[in-house]
Formats: sequence, C-alpha cells, structure tokens
Amino acid sequence: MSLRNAQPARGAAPAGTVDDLDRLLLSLLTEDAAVTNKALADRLGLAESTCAYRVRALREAGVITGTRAQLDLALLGYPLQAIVKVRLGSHTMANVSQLYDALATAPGVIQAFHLAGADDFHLHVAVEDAEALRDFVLRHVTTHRVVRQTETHLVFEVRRGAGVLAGGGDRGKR
Amino acid sequence: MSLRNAQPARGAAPAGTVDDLDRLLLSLLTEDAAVTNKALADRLGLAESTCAYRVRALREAGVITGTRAQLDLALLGYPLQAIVKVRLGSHTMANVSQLYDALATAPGVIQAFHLAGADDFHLHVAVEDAEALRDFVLRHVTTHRVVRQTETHLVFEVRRGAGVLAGGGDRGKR
DNA sequence: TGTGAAATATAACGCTA
DNA sequence: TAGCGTTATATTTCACA
Repeated sequence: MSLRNAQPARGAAPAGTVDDLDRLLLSLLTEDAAVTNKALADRLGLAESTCAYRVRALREAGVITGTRAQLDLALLGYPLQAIVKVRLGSHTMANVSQLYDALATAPGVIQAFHLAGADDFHLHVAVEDAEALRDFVLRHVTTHRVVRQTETHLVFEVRRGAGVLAGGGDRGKR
Repeated sequence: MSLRNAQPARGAAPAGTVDDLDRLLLSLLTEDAAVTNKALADRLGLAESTCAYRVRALREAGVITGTRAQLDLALLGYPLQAIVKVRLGSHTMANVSQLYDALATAPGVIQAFHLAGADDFHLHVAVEDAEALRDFVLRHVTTHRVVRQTETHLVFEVRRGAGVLAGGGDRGKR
C-alpha cells in the first residue's frame, strides 16, 4: 500500500497509491505542517519511524509539494482584498502566457487563475487601500495591450475550504 | 523596531511594526516554512538567536497564522479544478452566513470567496472528473434554496502570485 | 517497529552598542 | 532597545538493527 513503490508494481496506479492513512496524514499536515512527527504518529496510532517514513514518501512522490507559512495580510498592512477579472482582446499563445507571467508576478497578487470562459484570468489581490487597488489595476493590468477589460470585485472574506480530503477517507473509492 | 511591543508604544502601529527584515523573513517562510532556523539566520546574516526570536515574535503577534502543507491535487486524484460562481436570491444575513458555512465545508472546496458584486461567492474546487464536478454543483450548491444561479468555469491553471512582500522591502513605505 | 546517536530547536542569560 | 553569542534542556531526525 501507499506510494513506496515508484516502480510500476503489479496493477498499481501510475504514480503510486495514496491510501486512507496517507490521506489522514495529509489532512492533518494541511491543517498544520508544523506538527511534530511524534504528535502526528500519536494521533494516528503509528510508530514514529513509520509515520516519518510515510511523510517522507509523500514528499518524495510529489504529493506534498511544500510547506508554506500563512500570513495575516491585514496585520501586514494589506487589509483590502479583491478579485480582478481580466479579459483579453487577443488569445494567441504568446500573448496569453506572457501576460500570465506578468500578472502572476505583479506585487500584491496572491493567486492568479487562468480560466476557461469569458474571463481569461482572475487575480486574487491584497492591497493597502482602495487607492492602491486602483493603482494596481492601472499599473499592472490595464497597461498590457492585450487586456481588453477588467472588472474588480471587493472580497468580503476568504475561507479555506474543506479540501479534497474532507471526510477522512470515504472519498476517492470510485 | 519590529513587533516586540504588543503594548501601544508611542506613535507605533496598533499591532506592532513589521520592518523590512521581518518582511524578508516572512517572504522566505512563505516560500518554504520548513527551513531550519539556522538556514534562515544564515541567509539573512542574523544570529540564530535573533532569527528565532523574530520568527517567534511574528508568530505571537499573529502575523504568521500557521503553516500548511501544499498538496499536488492532481496526484491525489483530483486533476480537475473549477471556479463555481454562486448567486443568491435572498441576501438576509442568516441566509448568507449559513450558506457560506455550508459551501466552505463542502468536500472538494479549496477556497471560498465571499464577494461584493453580482456573484456572491466564488468557490475554487478540485474534483476527480467532469462528472464529479457536476455532482458537486448539484449536491452541494444548487440544493440550497437561496442559491439562484451558478456558473462553473474550468480552471486551466493556478499560480501562486508574488504576494504582498514582493520586492523584498521597497513596498509599504507609502 | 524500536533504538540510539547526531542534529536541531527552545528558552534563558549576560553582554555590547 | 535590538542584536549577539553562549549555555542547558528538550525534541527531532535519521540510519540501522
């Protein structure tokens, strides 16, 4: 079980299998990646060595891509968040990918979504105040010639969702 | 400087001040929260004790709200992502907050945005396939009576943005 | 799975500028 | 007051049995 075998074992899934225990583990790590291995092992009823082994395997398999610190943006002086919808006038490959690069690296952008549909991109941004928001759009979005239209919506609140591991193991059995 | 004083010092900002060094620190921790204190200190040219001190202070001040493991959703079996726009028919406080709770805890939801504008919520979801996406919308969104309309858009790609700390210290000087 | 050695983190201290 | 270096203690990690 689990993804210890990167080599195509018998009838296993291509990139290794993640079992329910792994899912529980991942679920706990997405809540708080700073938990000690001991605490993790205790909560799952595993030996510490086994627990550490599984976590390392998940990391090496690429399932865990990294761990990041979460910041309180308001405390940092960026209390205003918005979604900026971006529509292009031209959709050549070069245009799109170049703009995507520029948008994703613009200061204040938390996440950049490349979408199918009328909106090409959704930018989730955090800024100091309304003026900074206007500046952001004018400076980093509408300056690009390919951008035909933008629409900015205030974000009242963002919540982390339950994620794909919700339920703790009853999903993914298809 | 920095946020050692939670008490309202002279003309300082309410919750303490975050200086450029703190911002650099935070920037590194948002990239990889698993770095050792020693590595952090080395990279910033700080003494380990000082570095640990500042990180702890940032944590206690609430600037760092936690650390989370990032997962490769595709590897986990959820290769399809979408933005589900949700519009309500009624906007009473109770309706909105109750629905928000339900949406944010629905399995598959990565993030839930509560927005100003025509769309009340944007849900960023990850699912197994197109069928699961349809099921998600029918089961967890349109079932709620207050939901008047939904619109689902495929996500081609999501990128982490530069964040508010981009530039490493030249921002926030207003 | 359990164990033990090496590495690391934490907290407290005095000292300096 | 912020930073530094040191200490002692607790904890973690890693390789191996």
